[in-house]
Amino acid sequence: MKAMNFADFKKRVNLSNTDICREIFAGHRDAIRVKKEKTVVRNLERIFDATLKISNRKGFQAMSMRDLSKETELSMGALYAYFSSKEELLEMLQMQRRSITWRILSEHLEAIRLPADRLRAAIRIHLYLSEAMQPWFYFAYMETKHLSKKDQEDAKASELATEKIFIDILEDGVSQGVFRETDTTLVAGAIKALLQDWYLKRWKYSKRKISVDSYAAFVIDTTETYVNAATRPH
Amino acid sequence: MKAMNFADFKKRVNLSNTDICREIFAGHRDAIRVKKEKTVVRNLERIFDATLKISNRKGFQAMSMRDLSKETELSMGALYAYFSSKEELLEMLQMQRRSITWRILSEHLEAIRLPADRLRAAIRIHLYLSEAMQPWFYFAYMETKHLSKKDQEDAKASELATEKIFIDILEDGVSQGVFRETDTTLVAGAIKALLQDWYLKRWKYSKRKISVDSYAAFVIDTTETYVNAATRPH
DNA sequence: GTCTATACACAGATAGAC
DNA sequence: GTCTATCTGTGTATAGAC
Repeated sequence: MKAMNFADFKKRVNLSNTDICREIFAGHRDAIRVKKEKTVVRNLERIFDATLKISNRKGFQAMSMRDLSKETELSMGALYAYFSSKEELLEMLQMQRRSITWRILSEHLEAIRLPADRLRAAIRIHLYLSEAMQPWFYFAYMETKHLSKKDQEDAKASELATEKIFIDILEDGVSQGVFRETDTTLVAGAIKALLQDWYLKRWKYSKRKISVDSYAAFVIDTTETYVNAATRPH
Repeated sequence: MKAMNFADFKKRVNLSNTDICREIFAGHRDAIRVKKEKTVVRNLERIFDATLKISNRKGFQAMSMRDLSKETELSMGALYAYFSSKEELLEMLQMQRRSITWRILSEHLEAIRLPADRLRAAIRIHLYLSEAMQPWFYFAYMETKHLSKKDQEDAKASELATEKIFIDILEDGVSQGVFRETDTTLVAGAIKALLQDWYLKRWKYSKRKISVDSYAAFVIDTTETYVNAATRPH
């Protein structure tokens, strides 16, 4: 089976901002004062684009509602028809990113059985998704501390849940004898760290002209080298 | 040679907050209005401790000068005797962390010649330093975007400079034939990502009761496994 | 050196016209 | 649905007493 690349991924997955906003509208129908879907989707798209753009430059806390109003070309009054407070806007963005991530990962991994295949697929999908939604992932990572205490706990739980996917794959592989015995928790954490580096240090990787496909190949290569290595004698 | 552990590192390096503050005083004698060293050092210590504590919980931008005044038990007026603006306080913290990092890394690597030894030492020192100054490292990472544009460039340059240390070690190793040929830039980036994960996700590693020494061993192990692996046939 | 009191800009949020 | 105008709290920073 030829490995999926980023172009394939984008074709397979619907991740236009319009689709995302339609999904958010469905989930927040009662919280949003405006009722006409077409209007809501158009404006939510502006609002999220602008929020991500401004926040990823100078921070969500430092972005004022007046900044957001100017960038979206909507008045302050209009903005508050879509969320009841700045904090709620933050939660909408965080929540949406989390639920999309979970859905896409589950969908794509469901059909894959062999641990070696699952490991490669999980790395690729996570990486490609974070590439397709880079501003969302960067934002979610950097703005966790501005969430309420409860939502911070949710964010950590979600982080551990995606890490658990990798742990489970690794453990399956070990128990089936296709991977050698390693500290699967540490290995899973290391994979996550490498995946996160891609969207946190985008500036570095673009400057070096490293494509997401070649980075995927690198992460897979390092991981496989480690879990397949012959145990060395002391 | 027995490998240095974290306890050894702490013994070898003077990194009490008092020492750090004395160093800052030396570098900012003219910017600080108060002149008695003992007073300055005592208060700077409070100020930095409090800033790191509050900012690492809710963000530097979200920390008000009134918060800082309460936590340090210094009045607003007194605080402004030590820096001329909130932004300057941020720069002092960033700058200090950078210069300490650079100094410690250089000092400790100077005497080590063999690439394999240098690689292990660079990983250990970086990791141990970030452990000894965890709040500083976390702060520096998370608050880069609140710096002025120029200082943001400096921060990126410094990030690339420490990465260059690893690149150079790896290249030396390759040209001396002790490491196999790899993409040294990617490998160096991966090492950095793993090192950063340690201070960015401290909550995770403490929950799992992973010590800094065992994490050091893990990072060294994965790296060496990769750079020593026999090239696989296609 | 440190304090209290205060200046004044700007934040988030809403009321009510259209 | 969207706007303008405005309320009220809080932000950074400083002046001047002690």
